[in-house]
Amino acid sequence: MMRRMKKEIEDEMLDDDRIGSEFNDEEYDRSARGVLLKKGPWTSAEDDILVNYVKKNGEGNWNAVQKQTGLLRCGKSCRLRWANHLRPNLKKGTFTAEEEQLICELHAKLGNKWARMAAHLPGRTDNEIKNYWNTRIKRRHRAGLPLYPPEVLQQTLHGQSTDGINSGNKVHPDFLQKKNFDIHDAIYDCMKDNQGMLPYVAELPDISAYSNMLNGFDSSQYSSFGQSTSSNHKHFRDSTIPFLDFSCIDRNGYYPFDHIQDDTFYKWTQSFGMQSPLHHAGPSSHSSMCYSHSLKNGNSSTSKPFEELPSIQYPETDLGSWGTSPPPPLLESVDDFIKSPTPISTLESDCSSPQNSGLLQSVLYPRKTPSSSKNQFYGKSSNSSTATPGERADSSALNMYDTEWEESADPVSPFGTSSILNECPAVSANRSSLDEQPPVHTVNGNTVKLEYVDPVWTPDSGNQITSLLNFSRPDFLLGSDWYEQCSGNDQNQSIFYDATSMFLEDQSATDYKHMTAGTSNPSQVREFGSCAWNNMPPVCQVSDLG
DNA sequence: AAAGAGTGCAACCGCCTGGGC
DNA sequence: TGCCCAGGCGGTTGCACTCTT
Repeated sequence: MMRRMKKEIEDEMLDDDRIGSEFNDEEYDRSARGVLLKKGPWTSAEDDILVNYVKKNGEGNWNAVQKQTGLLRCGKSCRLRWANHLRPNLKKGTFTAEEEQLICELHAKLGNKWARMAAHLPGRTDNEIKNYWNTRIKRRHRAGLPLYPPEVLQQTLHGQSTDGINSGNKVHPDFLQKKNFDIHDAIYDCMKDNQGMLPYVAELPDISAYSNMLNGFDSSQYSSFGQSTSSNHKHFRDSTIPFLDFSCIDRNGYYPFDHIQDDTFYKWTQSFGMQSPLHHAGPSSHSSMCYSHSLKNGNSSTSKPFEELPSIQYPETDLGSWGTSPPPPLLESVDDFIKSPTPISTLESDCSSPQNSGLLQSVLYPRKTPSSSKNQFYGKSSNSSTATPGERADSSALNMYDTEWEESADPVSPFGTSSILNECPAVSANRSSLDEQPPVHTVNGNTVKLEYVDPVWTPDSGNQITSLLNFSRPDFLLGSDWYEQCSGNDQNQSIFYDATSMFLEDQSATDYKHMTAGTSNPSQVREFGSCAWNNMPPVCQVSDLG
């Protein structure tokens, strides 16, 4: 390549006068032993030194390279250079169609396990695959295409593979773009951890629900979550995730977002560089959102009480204080999720993918909203629990999002039109998406309530384990008491799946039917839901069922 | 032709793990 | 048991190159 040619020419020029010349501080680092080590691009002379060393001594003991050859490179750098560029049998050039297909499959199964993927691609390095994948993400995103081709989806979800790679019919959450929503990582890790203990976990089928939820929501680099480095990856895991109090949803499925309280959501959004619009509400806009998730029977005893912070605590002037964070598409999408109380029957999805994403899809994918909704928030307030179908009054707080985010749609706003997700076609193909429908309606006279639970979880809280569910899981209901109650008869089961399908798309619900088909014992399913997933900090809780 | 944006890739960085002591 | 070190891995960055306006 031209760049390489140019580089090599420069290398030769540099090599001659490098030794003995002054060390540029920017190009050299002093090692722990006080040795100056070079950084930056490798020269051909350095390559030669390294190749000769490996020929003579074999791979490994990379730190010895510097000692034995005088090569001013750290061991890590040597290993990387060798592995990625110098070792024999390296295949260079663009990936073939077969390789691309294989990478898709591997990624669907393994996630961002580049080294493991590279093991299946002779001559390719993990770095190469990683770069390819990131590039692919960009391209697919730009093109508005789903990250995974349909055939890969099919193959992966059904445990098929063109290369014989079969991960036991399991799909790594990375398949669901885990880095975009790191909780899946924790979920999967949790499940993995429990596979030995819980035989039915080992039989866990495809997490297609997740895939459907997140399909098309790609690139860690192009979402607010995805911006996360490994550090904020952890941060997310450690974060308390506020969820919506669906007990506030009326029987028509409308969410009165006039119940927002405490600063949890604020903090949460802040943790992603977001500005919680909830705290921009003026004094008149009572907010008392419950970050809880429970099946409510009128007794929300398990709900953690919140202290409402004065709205003035987060003045509207903060609206512009997005800092330097990139646009937070999630929140933007949450906006759509939240602000869309329109009855689903009236909505036509503008999503094109056959893989509807359900809850998270709707959360993660924004849907264009008429600007007419602007400023609705300040004109509307609470008491939306009495909202009737067709009303948007129940979206008072939602419209607050609407308003503020639309107001933010200026060049400096993270929610401006430059948001990359604005360009991304939503992928919801059916109407179960939560941006079109509040996620829970009443079931057996109960409504589902998201309930905040203390993120500090200890084994001592075992009594609560069975009620601790991760709402982010599409199948969280399986772990609830409610499932046990619902599973008693076909009608209840149907209701159960109906409710579940509100969080999932149809296929996902079907998957979960299949999953639970072999686990007919409600207590087992319940245990599955409650134990296998609760090694992670609980995010929500399901309270008693009426 | 020039400037800015976009793209792709090599290399670096930080974290984790396992082995040796 | 704890510390140190080497190696491995995944995420991120920097920069040369290409494309677009």
